[in-house]
Amino acid sequence: MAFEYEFPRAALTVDCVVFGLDDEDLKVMLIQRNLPPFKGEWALPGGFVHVDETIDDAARRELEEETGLSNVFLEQLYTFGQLGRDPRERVVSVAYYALVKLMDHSVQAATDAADAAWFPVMDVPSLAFDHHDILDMALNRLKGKVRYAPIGFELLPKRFTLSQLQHVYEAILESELDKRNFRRKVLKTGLVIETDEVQKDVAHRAARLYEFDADRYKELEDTGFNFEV
Amino acid sequence: MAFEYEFPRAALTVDCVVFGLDDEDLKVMLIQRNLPPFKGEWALPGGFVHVDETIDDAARRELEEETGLSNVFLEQLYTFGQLGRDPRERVVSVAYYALVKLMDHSVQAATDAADAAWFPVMDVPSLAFDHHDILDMALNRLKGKVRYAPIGFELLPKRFTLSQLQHVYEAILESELDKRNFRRKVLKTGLVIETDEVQKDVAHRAARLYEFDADRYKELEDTGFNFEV
DNA sequence: ACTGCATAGTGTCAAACCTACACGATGAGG
DNA sequence: CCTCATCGTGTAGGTTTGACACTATGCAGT
Repeated sequence: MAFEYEFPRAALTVDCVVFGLDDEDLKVMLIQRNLPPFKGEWALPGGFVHVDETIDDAARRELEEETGLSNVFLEQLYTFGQLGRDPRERVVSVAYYALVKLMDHSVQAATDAADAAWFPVMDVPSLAFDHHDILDMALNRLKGKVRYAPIGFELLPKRFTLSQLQHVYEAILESELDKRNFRRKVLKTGLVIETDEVQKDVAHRAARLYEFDADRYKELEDTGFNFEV
Repeated sequence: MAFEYEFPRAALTVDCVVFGLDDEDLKVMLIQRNLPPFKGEWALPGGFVHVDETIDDAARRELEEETGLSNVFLEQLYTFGQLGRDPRERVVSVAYYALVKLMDHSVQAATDAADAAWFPVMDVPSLAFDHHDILDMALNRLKGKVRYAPIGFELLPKRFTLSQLQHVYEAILESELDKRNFRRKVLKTGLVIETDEVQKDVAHRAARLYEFDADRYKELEDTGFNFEV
């Protein structure tokens, strides 16, 4: 008997929780399904994993196909394998979460989605499948991870002000932070570089722009260093 | 066309990284495969996910079948989907890690394993498939998680001495901790309860036994509390 | 009974860190 | 030149950390 007939098999999908930040609100991107099941309902972008691609590749491909986003921070979240989570048959889904930079990508709906749009994470519509569970888990992961890994930067453009960075943390952690204490801690990490540029086109005193020092972080990472804020 | 023929499918397995603590050393349980591929080599316990069970159930079932362990702490780790990780065909594996209490389970090899044994994590033999990657990831997860979640207790019997607990942390973190500082921090969490019992059958002054207060931890957990050591 | 041995159990000090808190500086726009 | 919005800065008190060494207990062996 050939190997390929011995194994039980399952349909495998990927789903992506895509976070973005828009006027101080944390948003998540959803697509409106235009195929059954759950036709017309909102859902996380995602789809089936092809047999000749890794699951990471599948997540990137689906994200690009369904929303036009590419080159984003993307990390595996958790694998959801409850029975009955898809009404058609047994489907196991590997969930990912993505962070995209401040609305410099406008989104576009694609083939199997009728529409794609950003929703405030605190006010999402009811979702298809078990996508609410996935979203909850992604939010928790994000809250946890932002405290010890420098991923807040992924939601901002390359150059940003310290106030913008603070708003990222406040949006994710859902709490207000003290400006002076926040700046002190961030600067003490030594991982943000002051540039000689300032904000433009603001109707008040312009803030200095900073950059995240990704190279330096990579060096420190292996030495057990933790980025804590 | 019936639904079940529309989906691409993948063989799905689970693999478990089982940690235990034995005379101050962190150990991992491995089984010796008695079927190809990698027949005769050491591997993580695991196997195929049935179509009518959740992946969590599959992990528990495989663990019990291959090693006789049940009722252990078990948590999903990561899903490995590289192409070619199984020489036979495309197989995606959902990895779990487990923590078992101080050798109160002796292990037994079962049907599709020739043997099961504990190895010091710092000195494992070469492993089948990509199991070395999985083990590395499990170790990193364990190191990270032990610092903010009370999982060290899962490696100890219900009642334990503070020195034993300290050895757990030292084994996982691979570093020595100061006795007085460690005790101060652990007791300050308020999550270990002093019992009126002491060690028995030791050839020196007997240490007081403590218990982890799981109920109290569950209460605090939702309030954003963190167990830090 | 006494001694040796192994481990248990305990306190202090200095340095670092955290939190709370308020105001002058800047620059655009009218 | 005034107003407005936001930028950027320091301090003091309380808390936490990390480094550090000795006495207490109880079994085992003589």
